[in-house]
Amino acid sequence: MATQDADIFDDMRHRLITGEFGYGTKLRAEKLRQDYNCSASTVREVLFRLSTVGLVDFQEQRGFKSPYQSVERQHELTHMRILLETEGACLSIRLGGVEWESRLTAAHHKLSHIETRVRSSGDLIPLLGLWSRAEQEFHETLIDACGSGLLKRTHVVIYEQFRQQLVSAETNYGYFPENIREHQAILDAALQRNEDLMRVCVNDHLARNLTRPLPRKSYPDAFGKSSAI
Amino acid sequence: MATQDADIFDDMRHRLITGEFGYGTKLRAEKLRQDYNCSASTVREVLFRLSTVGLVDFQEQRGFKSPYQSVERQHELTHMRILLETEGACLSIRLGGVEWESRLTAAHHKLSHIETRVRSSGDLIPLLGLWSRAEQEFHETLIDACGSGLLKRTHVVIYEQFRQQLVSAETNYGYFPENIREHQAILDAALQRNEDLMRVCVNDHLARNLTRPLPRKSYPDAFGKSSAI
DNA sequence: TACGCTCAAAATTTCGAAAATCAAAGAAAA
DNA sequence: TTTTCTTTGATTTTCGAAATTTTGAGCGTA
Repeated sequence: MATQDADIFDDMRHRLITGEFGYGTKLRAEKLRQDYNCSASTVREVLFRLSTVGLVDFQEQRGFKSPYQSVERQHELTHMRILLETEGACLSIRLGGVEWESRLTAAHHKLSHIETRVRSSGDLIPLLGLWSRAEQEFHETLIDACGSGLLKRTHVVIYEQFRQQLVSAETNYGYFPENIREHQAILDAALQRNEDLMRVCVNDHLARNLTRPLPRKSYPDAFGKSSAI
Repeated sequence: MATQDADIFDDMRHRLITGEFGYGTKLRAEKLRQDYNCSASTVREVLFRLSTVGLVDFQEQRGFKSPYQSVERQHELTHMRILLETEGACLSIRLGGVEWESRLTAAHHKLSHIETRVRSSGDLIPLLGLWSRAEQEFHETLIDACGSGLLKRTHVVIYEQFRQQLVSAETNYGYFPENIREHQAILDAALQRNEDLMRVCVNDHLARNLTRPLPRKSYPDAFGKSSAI
């Protein structure tokens, strides 16, 4: 049986990612202790762990908070996702076999099905949970054959913070109608094993979350080719 | 005054990075409790935190270990460093001003001084502590003007695990005579603000730690230009 | 010898409270 | 009125021990 610690950790992570606590809300140890009917140290332990994966802010002698939402933060997380996912996807193209293609196709099919339902109903909310899981699954499968467990673990950490930053109505939960076309384009690039195209597709897909463009090269490339970022 | 927790965390991190515990050694809570004359929970808290930054391995109901050394792990860490440092250095070139150039030059000067002493004496060991700090300082300054706190924090986490993997005589502590020339080349690329050259220099410098090459593109680039990785 | 079982020792997880620290409200001084 | 100091209440940090789980040695059986 799993340890209590681990259960509380998972549950708290889920609550944080789905935005149950508002941005910048203080996480009172006493309140959580009651929620889970456990001791103070257990709560503290869990909150510490969550703080090192960026889902909780910790300040010495001042306790724990759910992180603030900020354009700055969204920008940095998006940038990092682009960096990790383009790299991971391109490596998967180089290293992954037909088995990887197959899993990616399956993940895309599931996601595509949900996004089509969202489009026809025009309302994301009732499908938000399903969609979130499918979206994460698709993006994780995309980089799954990259050959680096470290890259994949790092990506999960960044992805979850990214999701946490976007779980409010104002930011549209990170959902856009263009997703359908863009996810399809990413799948196509994977099946064509075209790395340059993949970089462009992933970049376009994620850059939608930016309010200002990423910095471009400070001088023109000798070949006029756009850089990866 | 800093909290006891934080002090122990910093000290343990230092001990782990400098390889005081052997690879794969069990970290006994009771032993550490005595070392620091504190309670078991405090030790546990610290070890949990260290485990989420990869300096300690944690297994449910089985406690904490110093991580194993493996070629696989070194490979993945090197790969990740290349990814983060090329990106960070190129962004610094785009965004950093003369103030950044100046700090990088200063960091290089300090590092260069130490590496010259190592070369003439032929013995790294007495200067290992100094060199390590200077090396880290140089590489962190390199990406310091990248504009993303997230990228910098992620890099520190990766860098420290990388260092931890190399702190034994067999791996030469990650030191090579070629360092002098390579660090100089990186500085030059920065001052020339040449991003393509920077990618090549950083790549060459770090790839030295690899026992097998990184996967190349699966088909020739249209322009015959080598990719970032 | 090999395999499985039981039981005790060792280690980990969880607890609840004491000690230390911070924050807010109110009193005193400028 | 504004500023500084003090007290009190709330929160965080640290502790040491109880409860739980794993480890491994010893024993019996195929």
